[in-house]
Order: sequence, then structure tokens, then C-alpha cells
Amino acid sequence: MRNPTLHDVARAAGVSYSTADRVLNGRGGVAMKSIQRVRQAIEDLGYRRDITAANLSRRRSYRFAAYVPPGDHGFFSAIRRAFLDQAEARAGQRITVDLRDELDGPPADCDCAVLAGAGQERIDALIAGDVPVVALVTDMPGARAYIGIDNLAAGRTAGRLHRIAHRGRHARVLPVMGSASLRDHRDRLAGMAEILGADSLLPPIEVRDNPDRMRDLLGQALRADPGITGIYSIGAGNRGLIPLMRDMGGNRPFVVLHELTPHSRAGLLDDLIDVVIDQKPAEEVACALDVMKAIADGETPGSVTITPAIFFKENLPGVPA
Amino acid sequence: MRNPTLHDVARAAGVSYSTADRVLNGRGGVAMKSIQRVRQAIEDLGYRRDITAANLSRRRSYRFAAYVPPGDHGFFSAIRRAFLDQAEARAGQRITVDLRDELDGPPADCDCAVLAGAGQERIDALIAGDVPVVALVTDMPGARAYIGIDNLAAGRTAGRLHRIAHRGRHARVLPVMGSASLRDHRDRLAGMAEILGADSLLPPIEVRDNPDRMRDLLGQALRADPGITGIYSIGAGNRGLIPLMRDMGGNRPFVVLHELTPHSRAGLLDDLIDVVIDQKPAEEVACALDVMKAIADGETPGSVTITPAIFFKENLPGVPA
DNA sequence: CGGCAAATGAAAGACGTCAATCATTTTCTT
DNA sequence: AAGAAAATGATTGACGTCTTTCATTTGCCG
Repeated sequence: MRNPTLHDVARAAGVSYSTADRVLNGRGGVAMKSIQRVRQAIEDLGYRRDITAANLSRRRSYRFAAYVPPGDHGFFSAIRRAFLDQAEARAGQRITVDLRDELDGPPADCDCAVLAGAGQERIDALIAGDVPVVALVTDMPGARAYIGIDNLAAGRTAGRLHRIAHRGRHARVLPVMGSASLRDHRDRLAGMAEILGADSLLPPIEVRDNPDRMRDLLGQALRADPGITGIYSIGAGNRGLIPLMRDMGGNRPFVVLHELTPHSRAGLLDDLIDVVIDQKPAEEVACALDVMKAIADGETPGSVTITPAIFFKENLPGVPA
Repeated sequence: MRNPTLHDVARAAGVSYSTADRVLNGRGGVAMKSIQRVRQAIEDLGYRRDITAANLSRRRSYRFAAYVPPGDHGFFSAIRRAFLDQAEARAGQRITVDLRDELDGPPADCDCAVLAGAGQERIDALIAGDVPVVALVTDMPGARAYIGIDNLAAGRTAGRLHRIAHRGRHARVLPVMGSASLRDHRDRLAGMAEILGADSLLPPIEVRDNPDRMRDLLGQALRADPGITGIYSIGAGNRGLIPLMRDMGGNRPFVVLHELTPHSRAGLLDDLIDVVIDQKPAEEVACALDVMKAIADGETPGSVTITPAIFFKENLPGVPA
């Protein structure tokens, strides 16, 4: 009943434990026919190495580095907190997470690194250093896996929400981007365009994820075009959006934005915004660590697409105690 | 640098390994002052028992039993599949899941059991047998933890969606329950009532999660009251709803229902329904197993509230390959 | 067939914890 | 203070794998 051990494999293959071990761990110096017999025995018995025992023996601890942009965008500080929480929670699993600003030096000696929404320069440096890299939030070429949401689908979702909210009426939705040069933001916009059609989608404005700029540019746009019936805020800086909606009172546009932060939560509760699409940073981070562990164990896990949560005023999760 | 071991703790406390072990594992026969010194040393060193080593030593394998109602409601068969998948995925973690119909005999000897949407009779039998029980999908008194969605919040969410969809117009929403005696269903209805108000919410019909009955009763209700602008299907049996919507063509009501199944997925894609609120069976099951493992390890984890996913046509996850 | 390299086997000591046994010390009782 | 009970210490062999060392066997070459 018990799972087969490497001893069982060796016995079944008719070789010694040493030889089975040499095959399993690729140490070389084994005749071809032995290799095949061991492989066959592994297959037959359905042997799976007990990773916990292996790690115990190797005194292996997983050393991960996480690069998260500095500053306190509500969102990235949630990511940062999630890494700290997870590091704490996984201490018993021999996992160490070294959390760093994306600005600092070359990667320390670690088993796998994760980059959250970082630029291409960083990943190049890491890859050059032979460290496998996982992309979080923002995909990037060269990454072994991407963990994050499908931004195109997110944009389509936002579009659908606007369509539902506009049922019957003609929609005029203003997209507010962080930057048109960010892949994520472009994808979201493209997704929305698929659903809304050109006549309903106004040209986007760019606020560089900056609340002040958001307040200025968006306020200006709303004054210039009183016929705007919807807003899709694609990036960050929504702190600047809230007071504008408060000023507009009862006939503000329908607002969809991204990431649940203290500000967007308050906005929902105060009926100043309508929908928040959240990519669940804690779950993303947990997922990223699982993937990194798998990579460190020599597996080749695929990318993980997080299904974003959609929050209204009514289904906000309780604040953690 | 390396994590402290129990040997380190013993040394720091000035006692032998045996004594430290007796304290840690509550074996008794230890003087109060030794207990305190060991506790203090554990605290000071930040000692955390290495669970992998412990499990290795105990040859511990977690034996779980999962009771899932028989039959192939799309939803419960997804739960069932999730258990099988997880059992497979966690074989390396020494976790065995014994999946059973809720009808069969008393609990086998196991570390923890999980009941998915079962009646009270079952849980009583299990609890009498000293097996800790976790409730999945449907909460029940006596369970050590509940893993599932907040049904009240789900109902409110559905209500909000209807309000968004009805903006301006007067809503007349027909709730379709499985059974008014199910706690989950009552909660969902109550949640919706909080948002919609009595004048917009019609009296519910009951279809007992049965597609045929759904087709008959709902069809009848729709013919009787052509002014229905929305449907909230609270339970199962939605297979019977789809063809009705197809028949109504362009001016069908706005439809919100629960659980992503092959049928509801097809309904979304064919524009026959609008929103699916899904409780993510796979995630729930994974979560339940984590909780059960924690319970088996002697921890006392809390309940977990799953945030339901909200699906439109546009953000459906790809079908697993 | 001698000699050399390659292949194999045997063994042992980690890793950190569990669990059990037995010997010894301390503490309490009367 | 003697004897019983309680507490402690010392030790050992698992658990399954890793890693290294050393001895032995096998195969191949000229």
C-alpha cells in the first residue's frame, strides 16, 4: 500500500540502490542497459521521489527573490505585503523570500526570481545570471512563466459591464490609461474596444498612474464633454478620480476600474464608483511561489491565468482583522 | 543562519532533547518549570518544527474522506472531479482522499472528513465518530470549518447586477429557487431582496433543482407575466432554462444564475444568459484540503470564504485542455 | 591473458523529527 | 531517612533521500 521507495525501484530493476540513485539523479557512469532497467522499474512501480525527504536530506531551502516596484501605489504595496505574508506562512516549508526594490543590484544567488510589473531591463540582467524568472502581473518575454490576469479578457469584461449598464442608451465611455506604452494597459483597452465599438469608445487619456494628473486631466475631459456616460480607468491613480465623482453627484458616469485598494473600496461603499476588477494580489503571489517552487524542483510548470474578481459594493470581502 | 532545531531549543532551555520533545508533543510527565523554560526557548529562538521532517518520521499520511452527493448535477460532478484531481496532485504530499457518495456507510477510519452540500444526518454520524468534519458549499452546525461562498453577498451581487442592467427602468425580477428549505438558497434570496426592494422582486418559484420542472414552471410563469424583466436562478436545473430563453429571442429577461457548467457556459456564449456567479469548485476543494490538513496537523484554522467569480461571455476561462 | 577503465555494489552518515526504552536523578511522602 | 513516585537524561532506530567513499566486478583493449 505504501508508496514505493527508491530501494523498491532498485530491487525491481535488479540493481543496487547506488545505481538506481545514479540514474535518478543523473550522476553518470551508468551503462545504458542499467539506465533503461531503472527507468522501466520507475515506470512500472509508479515511483515518485519523496520531495520532502529529498529536501530534508539536502538541507535544501528554496531561496527566492521578489522584485516589486517601490512606492506605495495601493496595488503594489498589496503585492509587497502578500510576499511578506507568504514568506512568513511558508517558513515551515523552507522557503525564503528576499523582497527587494526593482532598482537594486544584480540578483543574489537564488533559486528563482519573480518580477512584478517590472521593465525589460531587469529581466535581462536576471536571465543573464542564469536565474529562472517568473513574471507577475505583467508578462514579459524571457520569463519562464507568467502569473496574472488575462488583460484582454479583463478589458472585455469592463466593456460588457458598460454595455449592461447602458442597456438601451448610447454609451460614451472614456478610457483612462496609465500609459499607452504598457502592454497590460493596451490589452485592456483593446479588450474593451472589442465589445463597445468605435462609436461608444472615446479616445483614451493618459494619466501616468498619478492621482494628481488623474484629477486634472480627467476633470478637464469631463467638463469638456458633458455627454460622457462611462469611465474605464485602466491603470492606477484612482485616488484622484474619487473626488471628481463626488463633485458630480447623482448623474456621474458609470465607473469601472481596476484593483481593490483602500481608496477604491471606499469609493464603492460611497457609491462613487460602480465596479472594481481586482487581480487578487495575495492569490497571485501564492500562485507565483508555487510556480517558483515547482521550477526550483526541476519541473516545468505552465503559466497561470488568474481569474480576476469583480467587486460591487455588495460583495466586498471583509477587511482582514 | 540555519533554522533552529529542537536540539537547539533543548540546549538553550538547559534540558535534554527528550524533555524538549515531551513538551513539544505534549507527552506529559514534565515539571512545570521545565515546560516554561522550553516554551521560552522556543519563543526566543523562533523555533518552528519542521513539518516535512516530522511527517517523514511519522510516516504520516493524511487520510481524508469526502462525501459528495451522487448524481451528475453539473456542479457536484465538478466538485467530484476536483477532488480526484487534487488527490492526484497531492499524492506527493502523502494525502489520500477517499471519495464517497454521501449515502454509504459510517466513516472509515480517517483524519478528517469533508461534506459537500450534505444534510444534517450525515454530519451527526461523523461527529459521533470523533472525526473532525469540514463543511463545503453548505454550512452546517457542528462543522469545524466552512469553506464556501457568502451566499448573502452572492444574492446581493445578483441584485446589484440586475439594478445595473435595469438602470432607469423598473425591474421585475423573478427568483427561481431550488428549494426554499435550503439555507443557501434562502440566503441568496435574502441578499437579493436587500438590494432590489419588494416592488421589484416577484415571489419565488421552486423548481427543486430539476431541469424539467424548471422548464415547466418557469415557462408557465413567463407566459403568465410578460412583464418579467429579470430572472435570478438561485439553484441548479438551469439546463431547463436555456431553451426557454432561446424561444423568447431578442426581448428575453436579464438572466443571472449560479455555477459555471457546460450548460451555463454554452448559455453565455449563445447570449441566452447574461451572468454566471460561480463558486469555483476547484478552488474550494483545494482550500478544503488545506484546511483539513491543518486540522489534522492539530491547528485550528478558521473558515474560508471563497469570493465567487463573476462570469460574462467575455471573461470565460478557457476550457482545460 | 594481463591490465586498465568503466560500471556496479556496499556501506555509512547526514537531514530533523518521532517514538520508545531504560537508567538515573530529583522530589515528595510518611 | 528510606522508599516510592515523578522527572529527566541518554540512547536508539526508524522515515526516504542525498552524497561520498571504497571495494569489487565486468568489459574491453592490445
